[in-house]
Amino acid sequence: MKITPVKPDAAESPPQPNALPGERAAFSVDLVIFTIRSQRLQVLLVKRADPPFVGCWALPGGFLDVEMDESIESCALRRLVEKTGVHAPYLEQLKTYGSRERDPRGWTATTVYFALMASDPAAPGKQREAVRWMPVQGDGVNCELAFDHAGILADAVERLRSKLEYTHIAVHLLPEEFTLPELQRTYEIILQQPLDKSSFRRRVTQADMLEEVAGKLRDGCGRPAQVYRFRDYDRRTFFPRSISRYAR
Amino acid sequence: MKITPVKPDAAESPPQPNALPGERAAFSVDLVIFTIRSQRLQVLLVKRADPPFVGCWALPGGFLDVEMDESIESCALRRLVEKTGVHAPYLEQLKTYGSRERDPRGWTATTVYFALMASDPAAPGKQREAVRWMPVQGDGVNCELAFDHAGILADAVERLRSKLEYTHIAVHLLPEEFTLPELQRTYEIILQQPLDKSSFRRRVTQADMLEEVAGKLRDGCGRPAQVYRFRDYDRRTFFPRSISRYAR
DNA sequence: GAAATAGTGTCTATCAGACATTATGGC
DNA sequence: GCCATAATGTCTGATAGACACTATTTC
Repeated sequence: MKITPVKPDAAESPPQPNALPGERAAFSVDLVIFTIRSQRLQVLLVKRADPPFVGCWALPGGFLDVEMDESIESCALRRLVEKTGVHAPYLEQLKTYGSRERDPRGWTATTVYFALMASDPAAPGKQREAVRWMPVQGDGVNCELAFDHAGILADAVERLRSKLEYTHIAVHLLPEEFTLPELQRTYEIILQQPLDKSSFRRRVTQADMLEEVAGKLRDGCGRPAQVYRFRDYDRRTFFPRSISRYAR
Repeated sequence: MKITPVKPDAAESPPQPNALPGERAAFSVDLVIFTIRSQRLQVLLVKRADPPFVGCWALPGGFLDVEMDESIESCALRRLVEKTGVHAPYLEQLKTYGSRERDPRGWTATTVYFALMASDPAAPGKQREAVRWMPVQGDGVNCELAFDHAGILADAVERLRSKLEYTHIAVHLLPEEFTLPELQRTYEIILQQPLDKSSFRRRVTQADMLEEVAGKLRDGCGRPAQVYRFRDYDRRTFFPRSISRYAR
């Protein structure tokens, strides 16, 4: 590890009020990638191969490449594909964390995105890096995380839970086709709480975001369930009447 | 304006996978500061004195100073005090915008915070800079803004409106003591929609976040209104039952 | 038919919106 | 008394939660 303080040529840049600043923080993008595997909410982690925090698990991510990356979001997308090989159906900016202390090498800032994807049996990456899915317990994982990643993960879990209550994002944790009981189980796993079947179905169908698929899917036993597909995979939709302005 | 590409000593830093990156984006913090003035939602803008966008109005902010600023948030607080002289009661990170195109000088990223404050009759700043409150119309202002600030402002207005529906943040737009009709008018101004008095009061009082102040405040005419104070100015509180998990 | 799961019907307490009514000040 | 505004009371339609019931499959 080497600290490379980056300074402009001091002689050529006297304090100009609106010039780009000389000494700059290092800027990275990290990802919190969620999926449902084995009836658990899991998050993708990478084992660090270099200092600092060698051998420690961390959120996948990396420094912005000003040559390659057009924008923060495209950097996040690039990293996502690098790690998972998947264009995850849902990617949302979570928050930016930056301070002098969070990385021993110096001032860094990281913009964190969180992504949702269906569990891919093809496991994460065939890469040189050690990558694994780690089950989420409470609001974190059962191992030490590098940097401030434990806090970041906790924020992401909280955001995921709270967004479940007023959006449809959970569908992005399932394959394109799924049944209502599967969707309900997804909610229950994340919220860690059983839900009433009738209320859940009413809520989902009233939102009018799913469309039936002709075929049926059979589970282990019992009556087969209707298969659904998310109507508009891109549109950001909200449950009705979760908040209603009380108009006059 | 001068472009100062910042590169590490190429001879000394061969591609190290986890070293801090050489060429870095410039990183800044911008603020969307809201208040209510003259029965309007207004936002604080600064007239740019230097290129790019000389003479154009822009959101206040500036580059991170890695010497001075401990963290992004402390940088935001510093800038806020610089511009307003006020420790605004509410400061929240909005989003981070970064791309190669948003600033003609090169790759920049900016983390934007939005702040709420009571209208201060002492006007904004006695500074050399031209600073003014600009009324918000729809989701923007009636003038050109520098960089991508118009889009940022629109995002901030949207966030403010949507947060009104399930939090109490509007109280931070009023002085410490206020009446319920004043609070309701604040909501109506921001949501651009009349609200029912009875429903509004029920909502506010049920949330149990206000406490009465002994005295009364008289308005222009009519019956004087009870004065209230926000119970816990720091606690982040939510309206009850705006979303209820349907527990079993 | 029994077991298991999917899916529907119905009842009820609660609540948001609507609106009427009362209260309290200035003039 | 009249006006203006604050504050409260009441009614009603809608709905979330609860739970009973029906439907459809495997064994």
